[in-house]
Amino acid sequence: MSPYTLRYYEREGLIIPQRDKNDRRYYTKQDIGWIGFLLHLKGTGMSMNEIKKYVELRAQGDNTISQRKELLQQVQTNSLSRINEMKMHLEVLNHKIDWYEGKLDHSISEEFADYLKRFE
Amino acid sequence: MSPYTLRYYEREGLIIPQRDKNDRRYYTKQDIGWIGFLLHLKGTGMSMNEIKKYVELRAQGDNTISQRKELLQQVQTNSLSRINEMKMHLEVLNHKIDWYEGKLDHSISEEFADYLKRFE
DNA sequence: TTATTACTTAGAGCGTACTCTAAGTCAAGA
DNA sequence: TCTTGACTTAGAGTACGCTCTAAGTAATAA
Repeated sequence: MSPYTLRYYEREGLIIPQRDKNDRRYYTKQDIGWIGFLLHLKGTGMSMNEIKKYVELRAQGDNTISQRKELLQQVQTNSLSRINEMKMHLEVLNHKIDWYEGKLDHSISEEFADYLKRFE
Repeated sequence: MSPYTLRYYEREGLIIPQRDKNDRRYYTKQDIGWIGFLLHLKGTGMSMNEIKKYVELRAQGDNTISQRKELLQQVQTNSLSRINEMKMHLEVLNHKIDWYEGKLDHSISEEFADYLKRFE
């Protein structure tokens, strides 16, 4: 993670690092843990806006826990769908690669265009 | 897929639709099949630049087949890595959701911060 | 014949998530 | 004391993938 990204996240209100007596930033273990968690959220495909929403809810305290949970569950559902979509698209890619193998082997192979029709 | 996107792909050289006598576009079954395949490529996470590269190779004929196959294999590898990454990030999300369940149940639960340390 | 409608083009604009620049401050080493 | 270097800020710029606008043309309906 670049310092640029760190500043950007800070500007967006996702992180609030500590400051020393000279007003310079330092990151506590908690700060770093929190940033790590943000990266996990990002990694699931959560957008900046969703993360901001989550951070706002968090700032409002314990009575937003169920909302936060719902938000994360939504993200979880979306993420799983995206994974499944990618897997489906990968299957076509796999088939195309196999088809290239066939072409390279000069063996008989179903026309790829015909195969593709199965996905329409 | 919006007509805007279709024009965009055309400008980028990914598709070359047919034209009628009045110079208006029409898409043959092959065109549509090709667009469908492009969407599968996109769906695996392939970037416009990678797709353009692929299209260029394709335009050069059969002696680029092994290069095209290698390109797709690279995309396949990247896509699988991304899926696995997402799964890992999802595990953390799942745990956080479970932790919220715990909080909501007022039952004892490991501090999430402690759990997160396991990923550092 | 005129008006409407559906297309055409080039090019500008947008949303997202960064990434970088420029100008300034300030503590520490030579 | 000077200078170096590491930080600070606000704001501009970039890459990607679209998305939209404006101005023009041309076939069809009234």
